Amino acid sequence: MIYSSELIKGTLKTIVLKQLEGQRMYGYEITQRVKELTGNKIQITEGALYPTLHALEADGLVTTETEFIGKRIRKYYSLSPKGKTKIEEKVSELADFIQTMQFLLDIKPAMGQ
Amino acid sequence: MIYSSELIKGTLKTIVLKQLEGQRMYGYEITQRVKELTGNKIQITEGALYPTLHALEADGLVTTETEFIGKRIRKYYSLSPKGKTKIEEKVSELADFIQTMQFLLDIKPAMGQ
DNA sequence: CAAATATACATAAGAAAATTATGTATAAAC
DNA sequence: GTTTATACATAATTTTCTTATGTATATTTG
Repeated sequence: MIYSSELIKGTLKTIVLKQLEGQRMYGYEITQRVKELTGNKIQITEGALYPTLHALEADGLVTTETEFIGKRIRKYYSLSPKGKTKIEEKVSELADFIQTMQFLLDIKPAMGQ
Repeated sequence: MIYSSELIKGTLKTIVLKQLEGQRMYGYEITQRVKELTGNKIQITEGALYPTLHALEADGLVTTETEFIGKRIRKYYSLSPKGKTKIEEKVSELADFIQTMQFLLDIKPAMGQ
């Protein structure tokens, strides 16, 4: 099962930023990692990913370093200090939103993992 | 605090359908109810609401009855059988998505309410 | 070793879904 | 009588994603 695309809308930036927490990553790596972590339920397409990364960079939330692996280019993204602050905001807003939705839709939160 | 609009995208139809579970409601009533239930955190604008309701009707998920209260029109929306099935799908997909996001973003689910 | 698949970036056209603005009109409150 | 609330609706614009396309290297597989 893959989530309907409309569900993922609005959370993509948060997902991407969160992946960069702790270590730099390159675009393709992010898509693979998210796919793996979610058991294929979230598959970020390139058409969605790259514009998002570019927007994050334009907003000063991430910085980039380009490297060559053999002849192939690889662009690493790292969180900026501004980006670190932004993650916290985004994640806590989403956590709040999730609680609201669970209440509104009568969803019982899964008990302790 | 009001949630950033991008967060609500993708959940609006589900929210609206869920409100209709149990009783018919009219558009304005839905916005007020959701606002009240969420402590003003979710404010559905008319520009978002009416196109959504019309789309739900076009998809056969809701049926309508128009009534006059004095001279003022009021359009009640009710769930169709197809709509009832759709809610279950939508809500369970969202419940699943929430769990995935909690894991991906390292959000601790709130323990029993 | 040729073909298919995976890796890795990017952009452009189009679609979907909301925001913002605008319009109409009645009812209630101040 | 003016403002606010109720109640519908649509159009222009913006945002954001999908789908399609493009380029290129590296690896796997038959």
